[in-house]
Amino acid sequence: MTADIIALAPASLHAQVANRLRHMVVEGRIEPGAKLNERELCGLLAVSRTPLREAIKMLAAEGLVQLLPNRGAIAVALSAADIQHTFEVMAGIEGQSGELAAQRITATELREIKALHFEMLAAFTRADLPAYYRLNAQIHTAINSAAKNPVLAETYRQLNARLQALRFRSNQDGDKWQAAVHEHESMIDALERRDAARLRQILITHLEHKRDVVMAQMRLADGGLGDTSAFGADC
Amino acid sequence: MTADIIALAPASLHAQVANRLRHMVVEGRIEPGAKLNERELCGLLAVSRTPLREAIKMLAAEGLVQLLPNRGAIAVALSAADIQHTFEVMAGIEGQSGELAAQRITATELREIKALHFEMLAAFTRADLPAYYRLNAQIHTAINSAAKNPVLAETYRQLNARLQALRFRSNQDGDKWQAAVHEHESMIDALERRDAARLRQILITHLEHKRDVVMAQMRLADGGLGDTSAFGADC
DNA sequence: GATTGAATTTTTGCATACAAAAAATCTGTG
DNA sequence: CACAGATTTTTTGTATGCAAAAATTCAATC
Repeated sequence: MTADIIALAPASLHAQVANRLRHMVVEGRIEPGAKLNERELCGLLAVSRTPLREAIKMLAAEGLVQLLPNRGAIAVALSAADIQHTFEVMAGIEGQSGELAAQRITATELREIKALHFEMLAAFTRADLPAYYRLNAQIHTAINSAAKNPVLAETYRQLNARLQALRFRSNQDGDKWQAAVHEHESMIDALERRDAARLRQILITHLEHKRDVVMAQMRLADGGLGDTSAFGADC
Repeated sequence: MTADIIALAPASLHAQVANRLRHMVVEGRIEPGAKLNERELCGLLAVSRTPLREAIKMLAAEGLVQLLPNRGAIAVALSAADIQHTFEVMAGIEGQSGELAAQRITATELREIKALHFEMLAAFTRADLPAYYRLNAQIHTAINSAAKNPVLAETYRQLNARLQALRFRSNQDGDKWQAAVHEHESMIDALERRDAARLRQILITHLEHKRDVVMAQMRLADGGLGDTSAFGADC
């Protein structure tokens, strides 16, 4: 995600491992609920157990993996309730992010978001789902960035990572997809008018719809994800 | 904070160390910006470096310490901008928390909050600052708890820990203190009426005032805390 | 054939050992 | 006396080793 800003300080091994592991969990290369075998990962990442374990502890603090005492760690597997709760918080965060972005966005930032929006329309028109999701994520990140609050952005990133780890990005309903694109048009409009209250409301609604889609897909996929809370206790 | 719920699973060493270290940073026993010397902490906590380092990595992911490559870790030292940003996010979180709490609070929970409020009034009347702060924190945590969203509560806890680590809790202005108590009375009132929108607004305003107090104290204390961003990079 | 229990293997958790980097000390020179 | 450079010491980062816990395998019994 964040490239090395300072090339002078080569990231420590544990930091590199944390980044790679994080990607593996978020991108679904390690499936939700799957066990993180230390020996296996050591071989795969070509490091010893010490930095690997340190990285796992960091992901645990981020809520991306769950530590099971004397039984290692598993990739986060959110229950239905966890997902609802996470979306509820995300709605608040994104709403605030939009509110602030509408107040603080620069002309340059707005132009870039509009460009991304057109690229996303292209992906939508081609029904190119991977490209659509990538651009969608970029737009939301850009709005966050325009809010000019790194703490808010980091909080967003952390919650979003957990939701992305669900990997519920495939085939959504056509109408819902169309509606989501429409909501995005309203976002651009609200940003252009610097209408903070409206953008806030659009983003909250947008996230509620996304939650509904995810919950529906979860019910379809099965109820097999279990209902163990993979998050909540303070480590 | 959280006592052992399951006595059967004795917390791993790294988890215990993380808890103790977290308290030390939040309670100010390790001052903001102070270095975390591994050898020293190993002696103090009577553990080897492995679990200690794992605990430090967890606190880093929580944003309570900052990792300096090849130079260990220091307790978080927020810049003025960091504090502003954190308060901005906290306002959103607390506002939402209040909004949800007003909708979801039970009669029992409300009674307990009212009781805590009276205890706080007692502490205020006695000008017993430590007791006041403890009860104040308890009330805010109780509101959070009444919102019935563990993800929101955890997000609150994590951000609040960073602010508490500032240790700006001493001697606030008398008028401001009185005003804060007043705001608390309004909170109770809004909760009783289940007025979500109003509680939300009260909490946001409350936090803005708190921010002003903290920023004023920071300016008084000196500008010596430096302006290094102790948070923001990923990991 | 299923099931329970013991032995084995694997895996995790923690401590220690070693190497590299940073900090501190010492020394010599201007 | 200040200061730059070299040397020592300390500290961090990573790898490895050992013990305890969990998982697995295997065998014996019902």
